[in-house]
This record gives sequence, C-alpha cells and structure tokens, in this order.
Amino acid sequence: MARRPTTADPFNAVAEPRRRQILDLLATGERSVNDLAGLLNLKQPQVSKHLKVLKAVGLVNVRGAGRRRLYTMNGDKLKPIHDWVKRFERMWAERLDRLDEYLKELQSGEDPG
Amino acid sequence: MARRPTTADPFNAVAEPRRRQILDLLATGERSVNDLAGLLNLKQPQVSKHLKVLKAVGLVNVRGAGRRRLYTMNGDKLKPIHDWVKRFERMWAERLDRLDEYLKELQSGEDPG
DNA sequence: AGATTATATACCCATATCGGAATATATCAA
DNA sequence: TTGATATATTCCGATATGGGTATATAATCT
Repeated sequence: MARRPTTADPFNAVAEPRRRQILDLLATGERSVNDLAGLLNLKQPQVSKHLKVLKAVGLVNVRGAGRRRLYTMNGDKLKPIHDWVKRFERMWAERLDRLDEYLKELQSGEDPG
Repeated sequence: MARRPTTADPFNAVAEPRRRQILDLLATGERSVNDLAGLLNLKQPQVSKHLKVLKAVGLVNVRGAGRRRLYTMNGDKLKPIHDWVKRFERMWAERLDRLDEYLKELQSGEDPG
C-alpha cells in the first residue's frame, strides 16, 4: 500500500501548508479562486487543485457567482482533529511550571503565562 | 515537487492513523516496540518505521533498556496543531444553537450539550 | 563463542502527490 | 458568434510512501 491519499480525511488534507493557508483566508470570508491565488502567490490551477482536495473532505463549500466560484470554509470538519489533539493538551500545559520548560519558553520568546 | 514527507512536521507525521494509534498508547506510558506491535496487531518492522517518523519530528523519545528500546511521547510537538485548529473552534461551537446543526448532533448520536 | 531475543534497516512495489504547463469548460460581454 | 475572463481538468515527472519480506545490528545469556 502507499501513503493515504490527501482526500482520505481532514488530517491528510490539512497536512499540506498551502491548504492551511487557504483555510486561514477562507476563515475570514468568501473568496474566489483567483482571489486566493493572488493573495497566496500561487498559480490558479494549483489553487483549484488544493480546493478540490479540501472540498473532497468537506472542509470547504462552493457557490457559483456568475463566472466565478466563491469558496467558504466549513470548520466542522476540523473538529475530529481538535478532539484528538486536545486529549494531549495537558502534556504541554502541566509542565509549564517545570524549570527546563520555563527556560525553553523564555528562549523561544513566547509568553510563559 | 512531490508531496511533503511525513517527517516534515507533526502535521504530516500524524496524518497516518497508525501513528496516531501509537501515540494514543504512548500517552499512557512507556512502551517497547514489540509491545506496540502486539497491541496494534502490526509487524515489528512497520512499528519501527512509524516510530522512526515520530522520532524525526520529535513526537517521541527513546530510552535504551537492556536489549529493548522504550519509547515515550513528547506531546509538546502537538501544540502547533492544537494552536492552529483551535483558531477555528468557534466555527463548530457557535453554531450549536442552530437547528440544523442541532439535528446533525442528534443524528450522529453525539451529546449536544 | 554461539544462541536467542529485540529492534533497526534494506529492498521491492503499487500508488498518490505537487508543481508546471497546456488545454478544456463555463460564463459573460459586445 | 466571437472574444475575454474565471475556473477546472489533463498530462507530465520527480519523489516519497507504507506494507511485506528478508536481513543486519545490538544486547543478553549459557
């Protein structure tokens, strides 16, 4: 067998950074394909293809508007990822009081609070 | 270019269901390779290979113990995933009061509370 | 040293990927 | 209809994957 297709589930679809960027933009509202291509400095065919993957796993919806197609985000499909990751939340929350972790936070410039 | 390697980042490493299962088990404590293989009905080489990927992205640590190698989980590396997904949390939380979403919850047998 | 156990690595193969480039489809305008 | 714009699809090529199987390495025991 080979690697699981990107269209298998949101986990695989979202593993591609470009697609996360697209979702980041769609989270703010409806966007057309060329709109996204311009904002992300991508070529139109690649954007169409990424959107096709996102559509396949239900992460986006489309609406025809004249000769354009406006995409919106469907965040619900991210919930399984959230649920899975959340179970490990304590693994980085509980250790904030440990000195080594604290120092790491300081070094990386993050807010330890 | 081809698809981003599984070792590129935790997003890609965790897109594989087997690796999520391995992390689920390691979250409960240290495990040896054969231990994991037995619990997941996988062959030893596949487990070693999955662990290699998880190690490459820092999601697990190893400790030699005699002729065995005990793996532990390092949850910190999941934080970027958590942070990214959490930004969309309102997209499924805010809509719980909408009728269609509510019905979906009921149909899927989930707790709408 | 030789035997046994635990784990890692190497090799093969079918499959999917992502970007690039070209082309097809669709919608509108004149 | 012809032309322009917006999007989707097709073909290509380099690359990595994950399972299977066999083999190599490592540590322990007698």
